[in-house]
Amino acid sequence: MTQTAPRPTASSWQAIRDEVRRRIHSREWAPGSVIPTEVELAASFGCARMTVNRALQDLAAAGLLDRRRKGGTRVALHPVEQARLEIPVIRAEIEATGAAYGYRLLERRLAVPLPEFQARMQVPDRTPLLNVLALHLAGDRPYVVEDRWIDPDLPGLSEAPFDETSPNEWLLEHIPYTGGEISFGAHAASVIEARALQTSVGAAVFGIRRTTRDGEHALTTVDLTYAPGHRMRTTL
Amino acid sequence: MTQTAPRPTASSWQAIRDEVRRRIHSREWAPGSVIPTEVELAASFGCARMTVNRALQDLAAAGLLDRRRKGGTRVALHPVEQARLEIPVIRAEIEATGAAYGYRLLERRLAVPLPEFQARMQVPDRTPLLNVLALHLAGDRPYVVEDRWIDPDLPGLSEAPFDETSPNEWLLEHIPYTGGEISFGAHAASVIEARALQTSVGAAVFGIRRTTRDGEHALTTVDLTYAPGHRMRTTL
DNA sequence: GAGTGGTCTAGACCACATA
DNA sequence: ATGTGGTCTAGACCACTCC
Repeated sequence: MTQTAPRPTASSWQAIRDEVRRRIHSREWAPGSVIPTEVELAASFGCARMTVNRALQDLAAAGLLDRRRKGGTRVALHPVEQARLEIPVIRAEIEATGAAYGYRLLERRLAVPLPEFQARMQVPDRTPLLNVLALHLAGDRPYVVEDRWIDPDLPGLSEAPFDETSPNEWLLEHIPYTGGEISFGAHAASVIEARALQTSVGAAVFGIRRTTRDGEHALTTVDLTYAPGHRMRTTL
Repeated sequence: MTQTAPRPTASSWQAIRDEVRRRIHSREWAPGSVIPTEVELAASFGCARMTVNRALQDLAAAGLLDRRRKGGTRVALHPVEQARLEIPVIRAEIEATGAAYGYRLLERRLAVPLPEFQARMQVPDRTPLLNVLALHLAGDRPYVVEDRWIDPDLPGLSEAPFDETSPNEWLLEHIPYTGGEISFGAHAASVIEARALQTSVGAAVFGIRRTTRDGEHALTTVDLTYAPGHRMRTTL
């Protein structure tokens, strides 16, 4: 091993990354084992160390490698599997299926949220929040119900009636945020959800629960409940 | 703008990346607009172009920027939201909750799969595959049912009785793969699932459906059905 | 203390897409 | 034709960590 110049193809950090990934997947470099140093790899690939470095950093960011100064680079023990989920704006998600996008505002009111939403929004007891209930349609079929609670002090909110544009879209376009949490699960459709989605109460439905923050401040939290049969897909 | 040396902090490509991300999130650079060129940014940050390049490539990989030669760098129109889901080995997932991991093999047989699984495994009609049905437990509570179909020709499979180690774990440890598909959804618990998970038939359950490949060849496909109430979480 | 990765640099050439 | 990003380089210094 470590000959002076096999140079598998033209060098480029991506080609090196792919070659290293191949050696990992093929078990040529076993999980947990130390792989050659950057200098050695650079010599064997016939390129500069920086080029190898770029490739290995990419794989480390992807969780395939574990790197330590002095300790060298190891193949990750549990090649942590990661799936990158893209979360599109609902309008785009529906239009991508080829169907026409439809939107219907069901309710918009200032109200005191249930304890569960209170906790998610980190507000004290009896603080009123803006609640918006809306339905997104694919063609004429219900696609997803959006049940959202919003900090009523967000700038520009009063000019957003949400009767034409969904909170989903308006918020993404107007309110900067820095992060948040998201979770996926299944639950039995409630009376409200069942009516909006034209299904039966208790039907198994897929739900996304999400809270968006700007720094520490919670901006909005939402429950998205999809019509029965919906699946969220991605590749490994 | 573009002064010669504000130098917000010490330079490092990560600091520059964070600063650029801040300007995007704060709408200082609006979605769709062109941001300064690498050369300009390098001058304004007082560093080499490569350093800026590294930062911008990172943001482009994350979907926040759209870069084109000659066209310059733009803030992505729909700052495509991405969530990175980590998909742990089931054993690790359960142990991370603090519970003891339990495993029970329910069935192991060679059989001809239903059309749905046939399609997922891309095999001709009436091809028998290895089917393994197993239950993973958290403490003494059912956690997830694994219903898996495996290419019976995989090397080493005959020495894997799956009575102590789950297919989930054995496959990850022994069979290299290059990719696959994964999807998430909700369905009503079947009779078999309900019995294994100690819940009622028709209960809303969360399911992961996954197919793993080596190149074009399908290695295995699995339905993971979680006990009611399970949620999969991540951060934005 | 020494070996490894982490990062920066200044310059260079190339590839591509736009004008 | 030209401007922009994409990449490589050779060398350098630093920072961490293992021995």
